[in-house]
Amino acid sequence: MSQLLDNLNPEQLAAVTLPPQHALILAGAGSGKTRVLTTRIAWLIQSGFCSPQGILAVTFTNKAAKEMVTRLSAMFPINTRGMWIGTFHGLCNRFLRAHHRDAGLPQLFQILDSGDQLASIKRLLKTLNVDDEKFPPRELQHFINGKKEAGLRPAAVEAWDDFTKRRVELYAEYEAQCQREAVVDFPELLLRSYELLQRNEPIRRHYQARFRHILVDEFQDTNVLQYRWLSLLADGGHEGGASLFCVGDDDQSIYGFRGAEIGNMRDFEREYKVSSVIRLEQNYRSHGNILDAANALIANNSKRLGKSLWTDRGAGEPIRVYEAFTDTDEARWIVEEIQSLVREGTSRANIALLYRSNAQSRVLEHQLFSSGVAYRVYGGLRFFERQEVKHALAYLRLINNPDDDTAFNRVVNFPTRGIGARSIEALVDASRVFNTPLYQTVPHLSGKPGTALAQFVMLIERLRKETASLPLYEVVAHVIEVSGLRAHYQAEKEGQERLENLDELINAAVNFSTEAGAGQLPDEPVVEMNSVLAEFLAHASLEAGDHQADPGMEAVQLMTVHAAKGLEFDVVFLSGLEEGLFPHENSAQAEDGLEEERRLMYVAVTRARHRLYLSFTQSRMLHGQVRYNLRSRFLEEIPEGLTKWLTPPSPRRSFVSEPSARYFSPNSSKQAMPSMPPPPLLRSRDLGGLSIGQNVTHARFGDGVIVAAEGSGNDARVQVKFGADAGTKWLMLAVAKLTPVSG
DNA sequence: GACTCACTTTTTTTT
DNA sequence: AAAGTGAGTC
Repeated sequence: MSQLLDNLNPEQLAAVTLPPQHALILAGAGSGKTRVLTTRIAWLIQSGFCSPQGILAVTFTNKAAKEMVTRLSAMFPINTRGMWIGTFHGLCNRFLRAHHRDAGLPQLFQILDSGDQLASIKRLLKTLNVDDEKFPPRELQHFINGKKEAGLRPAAVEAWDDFTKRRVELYAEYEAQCQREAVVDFPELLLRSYELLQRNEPIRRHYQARFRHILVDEFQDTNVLQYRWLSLLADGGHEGGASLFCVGDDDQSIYGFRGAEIGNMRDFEREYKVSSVIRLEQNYRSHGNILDAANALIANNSKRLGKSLWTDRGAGEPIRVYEAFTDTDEARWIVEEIQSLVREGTSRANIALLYRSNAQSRVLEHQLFSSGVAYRVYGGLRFFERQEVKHALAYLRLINNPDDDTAFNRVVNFPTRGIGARSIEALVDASRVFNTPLYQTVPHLSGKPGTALAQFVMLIERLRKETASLPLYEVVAHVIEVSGLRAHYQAEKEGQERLENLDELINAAVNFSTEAGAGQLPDEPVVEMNSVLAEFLAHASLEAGDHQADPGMEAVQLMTVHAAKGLEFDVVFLSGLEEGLFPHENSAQAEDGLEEERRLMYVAVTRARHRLYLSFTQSRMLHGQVRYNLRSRFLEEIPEGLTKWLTPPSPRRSFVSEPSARYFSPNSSKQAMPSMPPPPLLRSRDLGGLSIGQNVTHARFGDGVIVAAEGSGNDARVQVKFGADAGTKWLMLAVAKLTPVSG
């Protein structure tokens, strides 16, 4: 026991050894948050406050959950099996499987990931003949998920205008479709669990009595529904209910876009009369300069609970800043820098390359690849989201649950087997008439048994029979063969990598089989044979990417800033510090958008232990166009004394044309997200005396600035950004009369 | 019905 | 840049 608490600082010790009660721990970046959580669990059990069965620990990522289990098992010999440790979605899945009947679901219900959900919504709009221009599927998806995350079923949504009314109807139709097809989307996992707990008293009582201590990681990222779910389990803080131990950092809340509600922290404090708020402010990760930069940055946010990190490690190295001409130059410089770091003995695995959006990884990867530097990309196109893997999974899903129309549509004609749009249309019509899922509708169709559709059904039936008694990995392998997927990709020129991914899927099934069953709890129904497949499919949906994570590998780590949360590295490169990119221009529309971007920047900066590089470029290829961005305002927010410019510090160029984005600000002091005229020093094209960045005037559109050019000679076109009225236009040089203006 | 090619649209972050 | 859409051809 004493060993357990060794080396904790006074605040950590206080948090770990709080007597059973509600507590809020404000844990800054690198302050030993995970350590406090795991030690707290160990301490509770060893002190006899609670048995392992009484522990419920929730995290947001599978990575964090695994980490917690690993650390716990290392800490003491007791088995972690009895505890519920997992992500919100993972735990809700487990809960719904155990009580599927009460939840109104078949036992083998399937989980839709975001992509599946979008496909499902598109299909719904099509069958209902809804104009998808008026109701864009993505927007509808966002609407539905937003309502679910607020705990609202269609009937509970207030709709005053026709547009919203119609969207609510579509929400209801979508629900009906999901129920018909026995599928559940991400927010539905939570909402169902919540509703079941709420309306079913025996079940609620059971879990309320069971869980004595509920521990929540990254509490600042919980949404309204998750908070209410926790409240139900903890019996709302009533006498006899579980103790809620919430660990979070309001400065690291970066998931507002998916409904995270920082307000939960304040609500929790108030509703649970939390008397013990403990701040962990000592940082064990980074050197002083890095922390000072982080503190200075985040101080620009207005809505904070207040907290300031400190370290006793000394200032360390200055933060290095680099300005490049182009994104390619930036990438080249980063790779050169990495190579010299590696020569000096830094392990590649301790170097991270962070960026705001996945699209930025391409240039970096290209440069790393051609320089022969081993690297690993996290996120982006995740393994289980690759099309070949999704196809294979769709076959498996049909075996598991033929009513899954999303899966049906995905592979009914893949590989192609002569079932075209017309056949599908007829089938969809019939399915509406008979009110049956597509698969069950096939026999109803004017029935020559030899039709392609009937053959497809026979294929699935055959697969189900043949695989009924096989172990999971053989099921997967068999399906990949018999469905024709392997043959199809073998015939494809670029199919090699896809074939490897299919093999990788079989591999994943092998590993899954050996691990399966390990999480069984004594008080849960025995899992039947066929549900191993269901479990595997749920795993594929819930754990889209972690599968390929190989952190031990001696490779440079590439990932988005979001994906880097919770991780730390000796050396961090943060690239693309440009207005429009970071802060991202799309964030301007969201209320609090800029503050969330700044928190994201804060997360990025605090990932670094010893050395931090910040870089930006004058021009960048984005969405197939060269863009010229002003360097990020976040760079300006770092005090000068902490940085060292590797390129001559340049003045932050002022912008000429209209600001491209404005941030919402309650104080009406609106800030502009400007774009800048391109620097004249870039290699120029022959544009008949004009150059990128030049100010010009046009007889009709007025004054503007050339922002891009393509073609040459008679085909030469330039893109000119005019004032607010005219906007940005492509003009043929041979046609348009552009006069250079000095300025 | 399958396939190709040109055209248009999108264009953040993720369980 | 990449993905999705639509028209035209075999």
